Amino acid sequence: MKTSNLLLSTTRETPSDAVVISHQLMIRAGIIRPLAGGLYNWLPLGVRVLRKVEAIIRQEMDRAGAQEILMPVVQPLELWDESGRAEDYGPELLRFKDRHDRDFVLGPTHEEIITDLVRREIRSYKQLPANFYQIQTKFRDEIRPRFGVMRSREFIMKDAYSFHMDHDSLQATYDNMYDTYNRIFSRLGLNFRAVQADTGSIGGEGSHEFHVLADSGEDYIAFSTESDYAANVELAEAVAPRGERAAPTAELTKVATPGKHSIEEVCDFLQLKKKVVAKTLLVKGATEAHPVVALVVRGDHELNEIKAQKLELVADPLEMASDEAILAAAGCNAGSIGPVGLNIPVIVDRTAAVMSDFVCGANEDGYHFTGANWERDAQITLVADIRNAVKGDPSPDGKGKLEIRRGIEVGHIFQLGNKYSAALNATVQNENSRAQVLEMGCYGIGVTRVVAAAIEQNYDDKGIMWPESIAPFQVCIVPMQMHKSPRVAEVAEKLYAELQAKGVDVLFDDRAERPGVMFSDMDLIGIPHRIVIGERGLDNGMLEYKHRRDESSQDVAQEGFIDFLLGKLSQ
RNA sequence: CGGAGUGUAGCGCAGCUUGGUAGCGCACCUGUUUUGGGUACAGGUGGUCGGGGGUUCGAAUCCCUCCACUCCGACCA
Repeated sequence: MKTSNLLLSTTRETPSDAVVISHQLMIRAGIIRPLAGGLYNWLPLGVRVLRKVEAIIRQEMDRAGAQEILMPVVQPLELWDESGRAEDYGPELLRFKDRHDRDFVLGPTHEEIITDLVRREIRSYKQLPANFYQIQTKFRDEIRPRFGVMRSREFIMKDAYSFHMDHDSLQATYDNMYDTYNRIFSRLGLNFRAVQADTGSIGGEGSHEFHVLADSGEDYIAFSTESDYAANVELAEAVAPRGERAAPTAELTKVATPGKHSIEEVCDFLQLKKKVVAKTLLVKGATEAHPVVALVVRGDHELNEIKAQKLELVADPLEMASDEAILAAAGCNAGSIGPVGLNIPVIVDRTAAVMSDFVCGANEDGYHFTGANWERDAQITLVADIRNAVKGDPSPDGKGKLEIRRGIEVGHIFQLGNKYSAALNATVQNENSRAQVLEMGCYGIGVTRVVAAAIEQNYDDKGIMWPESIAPFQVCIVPMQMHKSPRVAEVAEKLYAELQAKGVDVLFDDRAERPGVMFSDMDLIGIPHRIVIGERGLDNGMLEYKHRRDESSQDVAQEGFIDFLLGKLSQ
């Protein structure tokens, strides 16, 4: 490709509304252009990257024995009614009617469609197991699209669905996909981790997320410093502290804390550390008998909503109690609540349960207690793991401590079980000629998100530094003053033709631009290997080579240059 | 959905307080210049000032209303 034939729409200025680096660089490098909220045009350079990502995914999925199919973006609402998800999915599911007034949706995912297809096509257990995948556009009407293509409304996803007669077969395919995903993300050149994940509303037994590690990630991941343990913080167990609770040494004392509500304010006011305070939150209960439930965590910890809403007494989804309900249950406003004398169930985090002589709200506006102690002053209904794991917690597998880092979720594999197959009655005949509901797994990769994630991990102040495997071009040729030097032009054209003949993906910058403009553009769009051709070098029979990540360039003899470059490419 | 903010040339912005012929930088076009890291000079193209309504002799500017977008939060996979 020659730049004269490429829509190379680079800009010097950063768009003001792009807050993450990948979004900024994708706009500046001419990879994407915004169309409307959460919708983007992909320019030629961007499509080249997308196609490379897709090619790697296809190769590995095919190698793993999956079969590629293609399902429609537009789906009949009927199937979503049948699975029950039309209601569950809510406004994120974009609905519309066709000219015959029939209801349709834009597919945010394809479980219903594939299950419908399989129930029609697959009759016998002999046809199983089977794993079908597609690389396709999805639409989710996100409340708040942001970060460019990292959280857009329309995006490209590789989604795969497997079907099985029993759980062992599902487990085998799941394990196969786990390995396949590791291969895919390794080949994409990403620094990633597979982590145990919550199965969310889809349910099912096993689930792993694949996260690209980046500070701009929206998820928090807990790792063991000494083992392979890794889990989404949503899921990571905060293990019970060792040792018994210390015996009380202080008297329960009421102190005035006028106008101090947050843990921070109270601690500043009383000159305390947050870890000696018990934080009490009132949430809606799951039962009529207990419409409000108290949750207690240590002052320096955060409530984990996912863990809390799994408890029997707690409403799912978790919802904070209203101001009126708080006043009725505790006799004060939020900010002065504490477990002492509370007449509702009190669920205490494992760590908070071993506190002694702690500080808490006095259930009276403007007052707190010091020297509070469990059992003596406040009763515990249940001790449970209801907080987020934090840095330094012991790893749940008993090896090492937890480290917390941020990640971008680029892949997710699930064991779905029979949730969809049962709802849609997807059955086949088993060996006993009986209809049997299928076991399912599903496996997703956010293709467009991978592109953004790759940039989040690979950039410098000049622009993108693509991993070799997904760069829009492997090599760029930058001739100096080609339009005035027939010699430079001739060498450049010849090299271009030779590299193309060797199957190298090469971009030839044949614009009549100043060298500085060319260098800046090539750095910005992140081509890994750069060849500069100029009179100066040719006088000595030299070409100039530089890798995007190299500090400086090196002169390489024209003689044998192609072999030198091919050697670099195969590294 | 709650809070905040912004809509003026393709992009980034000024002008609005105090109403009086639409501006700057980048980009783009022409010419000259320069030629190994976004060169310089000169000239030029391009705008329903988000839409509608109102006040006024006169509205980008003041008022009303609608729309769109962005940021923070909540919500949600």
